[in-house]
Amino acid sequence: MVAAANLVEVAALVGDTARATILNALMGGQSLTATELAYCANVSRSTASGHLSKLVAARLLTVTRKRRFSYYRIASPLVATMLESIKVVAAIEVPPRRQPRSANDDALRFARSCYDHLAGQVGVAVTDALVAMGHIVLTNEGGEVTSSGGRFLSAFGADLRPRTRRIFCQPCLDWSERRYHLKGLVGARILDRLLELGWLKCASDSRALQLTSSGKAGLSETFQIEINNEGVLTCRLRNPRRLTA
Amino acid sequence: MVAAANLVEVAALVGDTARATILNALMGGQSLTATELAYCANVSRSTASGHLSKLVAARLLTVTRKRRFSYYRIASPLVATMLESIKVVAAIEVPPRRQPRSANDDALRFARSCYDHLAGQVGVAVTDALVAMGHIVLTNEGGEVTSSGGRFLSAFGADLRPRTRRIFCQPCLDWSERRYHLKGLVGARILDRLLELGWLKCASDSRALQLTSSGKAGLSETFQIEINNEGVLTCRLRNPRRLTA
DNA sequence: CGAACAGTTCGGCCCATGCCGAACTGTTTT
DNA sequence: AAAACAGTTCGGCATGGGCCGAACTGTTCG
Repeated sequence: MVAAANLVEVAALVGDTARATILNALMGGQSLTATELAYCANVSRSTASGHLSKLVAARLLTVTRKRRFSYYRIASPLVATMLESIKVVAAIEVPPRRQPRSANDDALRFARSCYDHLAGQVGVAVTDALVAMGHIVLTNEGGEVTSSGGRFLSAFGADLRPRTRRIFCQPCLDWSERRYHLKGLVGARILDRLLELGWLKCASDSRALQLTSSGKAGLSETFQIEINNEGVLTCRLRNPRRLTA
Repeated sequence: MVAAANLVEVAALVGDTARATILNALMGGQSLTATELAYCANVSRSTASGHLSKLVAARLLTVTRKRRFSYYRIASPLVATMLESIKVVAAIEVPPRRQPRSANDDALRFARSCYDHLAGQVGVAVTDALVAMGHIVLTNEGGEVTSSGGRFLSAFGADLRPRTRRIFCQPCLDWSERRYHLKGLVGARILDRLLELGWLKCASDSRALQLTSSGKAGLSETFQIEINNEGVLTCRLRNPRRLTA
């Protein structure tokens, strides 16, 4: 069966530590060079080069050559969606066994980029806030920006004019929180704006995002989200609808 | 990183021919015994047993023992969703290269069960028809049954009363058609009813579904879908909204 | 009770594939 | 021109893991 064969091929590509680390590193949406990815995956450049050519051949990644560098990136949002859906299953897979946590893990759980939108506790909190304020209607089935939401997000500075025919507003199951955050154009533009405002900053070598002090103030003022000393997020709004899977 | 480790583990489980064949065989939603699955995957019972215990340990499958049989099934709709999302990527992965097609392949492309709902040409056609009749509103973001749709589907015999808190109505990207069909409770109940009416019949050892002669008549009468001699589906309704990814 | 059968565990074989270093091309810098 | 660097290809090594058959437990049936 042709479909099964390709299913195996794609899954096997992801099912290798070095390649998965490479894909994970690119889940931020940026382009990285072969040497950077070799360093991420902790393998030699020759090994990384082999992995990368396989991933490109299978169209999970694309490569663009500029000067003497090869820049690799995720080939399509469908690939990112696939990786996230595997993570969702991977996250339920180990429930009672204690999960060893590292500092980077905690940082990722707090806030991270998920391909091109915001995930983690902050991502879920912002989504909750938008829902609680009536700016977004989110169900298991889909998402919609209300007219007040359109005005609110414009005032916030998120440009929601579609450039490509991409999905506009959709819930995305957050593997660490097991609740929904926003993806699609809306999710991407919100993250763009949060970075533009300097409320969040990219970490150097991780998909984790750091909340700046202006970000703390901004989240509080704009989204009614408070962060206490222990780094726990609370929303001042009543009835933040808690949508879980 | 804990997440990456599990990502690799899950993907590696799927990335083996025998295990993927087993998972694929169970995508129909039924339970199958170890020996049946060994036969499907074309491996010895001992090999299959090993694979099955790994899949159960990783919570991709569950097993229930009855009498002297072990019945295996997909552990969660999340697992089915994951497999479908990998297939979506696998289907784009080999675009221009000619895809060798078998008779079973063609049957799968025509109509098949996708975990618990209807997929393939017939699945997309039924979805198109419901959209064209104004019974369902479907966007990239999500799906909704209109009030006329609720009456129509009740009259059709699909029981839409929720039993569990599962997703109600959602678009699902069809890997063979690269367009949307319906999943969620609505998709599952429509398939249930089509089988109950005898319009579709399960094939013996495949996820393919066979359209019966009463099914042809029924699809024509109820959904305005015609099947010509070459097995091509056409809808008599104008403006069947063609929603593609 | 013994035969047949579902399922599992164990031991051993073997191959696919991930890994590296060396050698190479091509680009940039000094 | 030489050195440094990004990237790739190749050859060879090592090992993880898939495979089977044999032997075992437990269930069903004659």
